Amino acid sequence: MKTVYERADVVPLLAEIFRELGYEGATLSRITERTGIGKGSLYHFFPGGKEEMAAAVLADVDGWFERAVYEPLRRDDAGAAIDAMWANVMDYFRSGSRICLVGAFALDETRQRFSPVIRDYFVRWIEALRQALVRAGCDEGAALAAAEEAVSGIQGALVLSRALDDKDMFRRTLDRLADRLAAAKLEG
Amino acid sequence: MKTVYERADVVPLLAEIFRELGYEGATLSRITERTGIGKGSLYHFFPGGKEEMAAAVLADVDGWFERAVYEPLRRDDAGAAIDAMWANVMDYFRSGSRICLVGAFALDETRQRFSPVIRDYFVRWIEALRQALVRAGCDEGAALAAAEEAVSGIQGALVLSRALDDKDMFRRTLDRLADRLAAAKLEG
DNA sequence: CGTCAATTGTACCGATCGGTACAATGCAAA
DNA sequence: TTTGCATTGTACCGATCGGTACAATTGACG
Repeated sequence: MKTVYERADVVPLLAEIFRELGYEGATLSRITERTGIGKGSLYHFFPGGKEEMAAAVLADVDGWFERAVYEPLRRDDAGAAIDAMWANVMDYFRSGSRICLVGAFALDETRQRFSPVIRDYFVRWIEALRQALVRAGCDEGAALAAAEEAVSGIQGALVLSRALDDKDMFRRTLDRLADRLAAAKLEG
Repeated sequence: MKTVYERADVVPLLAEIFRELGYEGATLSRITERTGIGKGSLYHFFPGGKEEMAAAVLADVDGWFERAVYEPLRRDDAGAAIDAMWANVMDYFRSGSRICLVGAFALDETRQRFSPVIRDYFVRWIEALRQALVRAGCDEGAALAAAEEAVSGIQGALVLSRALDDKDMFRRTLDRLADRLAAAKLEG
């Protein structure tokens, strides 16, 4: 028996491992152990080793948010795109039981390896949300502050709901953040 | 030349290293390298090895917050204690350039080693802040929500300001959180 | 069927991991 | 000054680290 993968199949598996163990904690042996994928395959798909694996995972995550969240925020009806963002975020992070890999990498020295990608992920998120708010009639200055508050709030909810092991607090916090954003949209 | 330490001198040095490198990233060799403290001393003070070092650091952090933040929130004038909390948080986290070790440990599998301590740190923070808000005349239900929002917001600000490498965004976010808390105190 | 590149399992590498053993050194009290 | 214990530096341990080499196997295509 010999399962045959391609690179695109491997990336989501790696993502889950990096999420749970962090960059340093995700050792090659734990990766092969949890995925059943041998070193031969891994280094075939990612000749750059662990660093390339993590980079591929980050690019995959970034691409998903770009397609599912940022683009709609920039392009579609502002109200609908913002509603979709909250729904997508709730699903993607599995009500707080799944963490944000980009946020996690930002906290320790791993940041130094990937700082441009990490920064860009958040800059584009905030900017796309800000644009949507402005399109919805929000004041320019208030829009930036509200966008920062929402994105920052999501990261905080992830940390706290995980620390408390409380999915419901994640849902509550996201609901509150959504209300705040809706209020900012109107006041502006 | 042979510098002589005692356990209490070592803990803050370890704290900074765990903060920067995370639990897995903080290897014994990097610890000795950055602190200049040899393995002999480390295992003399912490016979339980790396895990005991991290536990000691967590206990130290927890103790600091208990004394400087939680107790005043429970005991002193509510308004003054809340003001002091924001000032202390801003200082302690060095305007966002220093992360919250407890929050960082909550994100990856390190959480499993220390989950009671991690949970307790946040539970007590939220509860102490909630009590202060209630004493300030805030409605019971609104007080819990406002306390959660503040503590969660701080964690988010740490993640985001570090990802963006932007101290000023940390200050801005904390100012906004403080305003929100002041508003909640009045409305109730 | 045979061909051939893509994929995979296995054995192996030097370096580093967390941890231990113990002798040498420092400091305080007698 | 001598004793005694806390503290420290060094050498060492087996296990695991990330990474490499390469032969065996696979599936797609002629």
